[in-house]
Amino acid sequence: MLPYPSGQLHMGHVRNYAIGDALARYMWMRGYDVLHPMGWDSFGLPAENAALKQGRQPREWTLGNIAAMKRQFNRLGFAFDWNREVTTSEPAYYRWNQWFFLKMYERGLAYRKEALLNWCPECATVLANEQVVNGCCWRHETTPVEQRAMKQWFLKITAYAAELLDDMEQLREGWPERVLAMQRNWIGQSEGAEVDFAIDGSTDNIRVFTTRIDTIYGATCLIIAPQHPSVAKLVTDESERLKIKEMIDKTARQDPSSVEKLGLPTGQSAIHPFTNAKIPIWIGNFVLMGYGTGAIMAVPAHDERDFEFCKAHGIPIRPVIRPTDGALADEATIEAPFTEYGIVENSGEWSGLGSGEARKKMTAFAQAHGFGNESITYRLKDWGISRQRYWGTPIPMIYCPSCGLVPVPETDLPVLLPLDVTITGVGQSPLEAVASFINVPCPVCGAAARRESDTMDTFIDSSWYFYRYCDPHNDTAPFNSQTAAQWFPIDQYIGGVEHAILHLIYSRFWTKVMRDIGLINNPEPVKRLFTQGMVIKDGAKMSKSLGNVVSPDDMVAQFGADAARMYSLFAAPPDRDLDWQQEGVSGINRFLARAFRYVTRNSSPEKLDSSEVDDTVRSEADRTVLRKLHQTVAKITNDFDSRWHFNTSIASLMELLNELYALESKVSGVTLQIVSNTLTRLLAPFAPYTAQELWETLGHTKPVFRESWPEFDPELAKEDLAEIPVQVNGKLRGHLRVQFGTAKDDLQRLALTHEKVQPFLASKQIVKVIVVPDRLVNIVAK
RNA sequence: GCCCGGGUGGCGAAAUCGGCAGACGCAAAGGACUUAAAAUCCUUUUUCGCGCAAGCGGAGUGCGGGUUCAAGUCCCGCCCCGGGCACCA
Repeated sequence: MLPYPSGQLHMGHVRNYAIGDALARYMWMRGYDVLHPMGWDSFGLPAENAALKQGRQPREWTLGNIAAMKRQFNRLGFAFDWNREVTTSEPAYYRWNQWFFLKMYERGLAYRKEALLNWCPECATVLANEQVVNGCCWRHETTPVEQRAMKQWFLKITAYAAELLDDMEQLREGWPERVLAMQRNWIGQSEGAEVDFAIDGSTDNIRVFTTRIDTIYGATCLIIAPQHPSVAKLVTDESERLKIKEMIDKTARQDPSSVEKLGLPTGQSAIHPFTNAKIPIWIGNFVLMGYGTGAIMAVPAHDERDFEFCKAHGIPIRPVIRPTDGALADEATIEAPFTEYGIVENSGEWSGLGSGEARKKMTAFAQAHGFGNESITYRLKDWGISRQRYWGTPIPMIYCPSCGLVPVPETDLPVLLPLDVTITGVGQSPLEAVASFINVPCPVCGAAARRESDTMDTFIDSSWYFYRYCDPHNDTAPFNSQTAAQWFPIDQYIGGVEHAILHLIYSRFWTKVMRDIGLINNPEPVKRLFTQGMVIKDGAKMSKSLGNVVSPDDMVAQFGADAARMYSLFAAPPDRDLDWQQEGVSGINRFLARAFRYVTRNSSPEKLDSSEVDDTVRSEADRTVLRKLHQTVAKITNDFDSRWHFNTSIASLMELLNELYALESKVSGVTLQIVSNTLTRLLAPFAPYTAQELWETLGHTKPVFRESWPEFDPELAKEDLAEIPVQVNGKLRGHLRVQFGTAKDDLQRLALTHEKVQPFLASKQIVKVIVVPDRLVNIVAK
């Protein structure tokens, strides 16, 4: 299960776990061995500072919070195994997080560098790219992130970019297309070439990345990002440098969705590698240092942004691609760039080639002459995992003045958080101030050294908790490989779509790293993924600021856990957003009460023992009730096995109960007993408390979810007669009630003579009669 | 701009493979029980026209076309809503 209860449990969690719990209980009743973990995070990062400000010790607070969460989940009746459940704040979990970190450090997958990072002033910590939503922190949706240059620890997720992309092929069957699309988008592979442009009068090059090397003869200038390392050499004048700094500041201050295109000429030129022509080098704020090489060749005739930039700065426009069925644009009159593939023109020996072929040949040419090569660029960036906060796994590194960066020896793990912190409330990790934590001897030379004070992003905890769940008490390894091999990959994962490019990409990465370390064999963690819709109220996502939050505790107090969770399954199919309607819950509540009364009043010994009726000779009412019962079993079993539309499963239970009420007085004791037993078991995945109580009322002692799921009998479920609609020209005119399997000819004859059909056939010519046995008759008449 | 979803009664929704549109629930109205209310039980409820009535007929799944005996469902072209990405070279 995906979402991480962070401090407060909300209806989204209830819905998520209601789906998973129904499924787990169903699978148990079908006799499967099911591990049913709940995803734990680190309990309330947003509330952490608040708790500390109240003077509570963080660990004490966290343990209290965990206990409170467990009570909430127990009240809701989710069948989690608390014995196995992994708490990511346990020393053992810290230890293995740190162990993984050191393994990655050994392999060069963990490294430290200075970079411009996203800083959330509210959290007082940096964020990974994935954790920035619309320019704001993912936890504080209205707090814009700031940019800060800091030295940070990164995990080299980009080393797995190609594999993360390619292996999505294996997930096509089991994962929702939109999640795959989002990941594909996020990884952002683009295939092209890198090409060197020599700086005129220098031995240095500027390397550009392009996906359209076929347009290179149309390159009329080079544009580099204001942060590009060559800027220092190209621009020496102080006042010009100041302008560039201004440009960076101005760009950073603007709304990222509509940044004004700014440009500055460097006064220097580059040599076009294909034509040897001199083209000017510009600095442009729309060129991103973080993507490709941070420099581009501008081809205004064939790129929107280049066109806009060159028009604004009076740079020539040189068309070199014409549409396959059209003419080359004219330099003087061109009004818009032609950005599609076409035929290459005005490009020396490559003129006349198609774009695709030109790309291949020109790349090969560049490679052969040593000024370029094929290149694949990704949008995905390395995962910045340093956090300047108390809560989280300490990064196990030590800074020694003489030895430099020294990993904490494995035998010294885990590095635990100190308990005696004071909260500064300002932008530095609270751990910085704890001398007993920070000051350590160097493990190599013994000199006085400093411990890293950053802690790990808590998404690390969630990247592998499900593996630990298989073997939670292992103290020699993160988990036993054989045990994990029995359970992995996960058959079914359930969670919110909001984790599509966060948790779900991190845990795929982590799995691949663990495979390379030799812990596991599976390249992917999850075979099938189900993303449930959001819980919405009054047309908006539930949130405190809108005041439209429904508290699960209030729901439990008012209607009980069963009604609350069952409503979250009934109001909409689980993959769609759910519009929470408070009055709707009372409908479920009524249903549960009706079911409860029906079973209890019919479970008295006298009722159940009055079974003089022979099981084989049943009344009409008995047969009707049993038919509905078996149809319901078939329906719900099918919903569980194929599509999880629990809203229709629950609707069919309601239909069944309506029928039972209608025929209650006419049904024999034996049938009542069968019906009560079956109904109670059908209820068990959705309403476990009610079902358990009824199950005991019916005289059973085993927990109901350890009983077997009811079998359905197709013979009993079958209707006696088929009701076949008769249409004339596609319009419904009447029904036939006939035996199943009635022959086509007979159906046609009956339909044509049907009294309600006749009037519509009078004075008409019968053209054709469509007969689908057991389904429908359609008479075509003119 | 690109990529995913979605659009069906007063509301949440159902129709699983092209075959009776609106199951189930909410809300509403009426009735039974009750001194009364709540709770419970029963009935009605897509819409328009005709009818005292049982009923009869027409229209109807965002819009416009198309395929088909038959379209909420398939195809083509649009509109609207939600989500994701977005100077990504």
